[in-house]
Amino acid sequence: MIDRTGPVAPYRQVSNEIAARIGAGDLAPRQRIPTETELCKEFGVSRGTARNATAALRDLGLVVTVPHRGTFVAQHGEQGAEPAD
Amino acid sequence: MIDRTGPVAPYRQVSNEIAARIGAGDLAPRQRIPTETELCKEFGVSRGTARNATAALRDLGLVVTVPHRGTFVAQHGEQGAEPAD
DNA sequence: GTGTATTTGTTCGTATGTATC
DNA sequence: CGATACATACGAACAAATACA
Repeated sequence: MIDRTGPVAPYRQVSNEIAARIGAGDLAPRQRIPTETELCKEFGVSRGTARNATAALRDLGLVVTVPHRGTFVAQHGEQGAEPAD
Repeated sequence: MIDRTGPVAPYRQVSNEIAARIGAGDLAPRQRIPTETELCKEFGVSRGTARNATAALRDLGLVVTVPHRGTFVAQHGEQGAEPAD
């Protein structure tokens, strides 16, 4: 869960957590990160907040979102790459 | 963009601009006006301000908002009308 | 080809906290 | 204090593309 008493916005806490997993190799390149709905359940946030979190990761170039497929860990700073399969 | 130095509130500037487009026929009856998000981008305002602007247009009877569909130019002073399609 | 489930995209409704004038 | 603005958040509904049986 997230901390709603601190100064860090919920969507930031979610994106930070996912970024940490990527950094730790818990989520490998080309691997799909949790779906928006899964993030909702896992962190107890709304879908809008989950979307904000993935958008933040996208801004960082850490992930690439493929419409109707999912959001995947970028490989070495790839923004417009192809998860291909 | 809008003028933040003058006496006219930003939401008023936005609603005035949209009203002008309607008056000029740039936005025709039954046509959808820019979404709240689009107004945010176009005028550089927050969504709350965009909402205030569309609410002002609604008060004037110039537009009709359909939940989850959009906000449409009213036909000849219709407030509770149906964009139908 | 059809139907269903999954997943992201989009849009409006609403509320809260903070800041400015 | 009130009006306005902004960022963030939650909720709800529908659209569209994809995947699979």
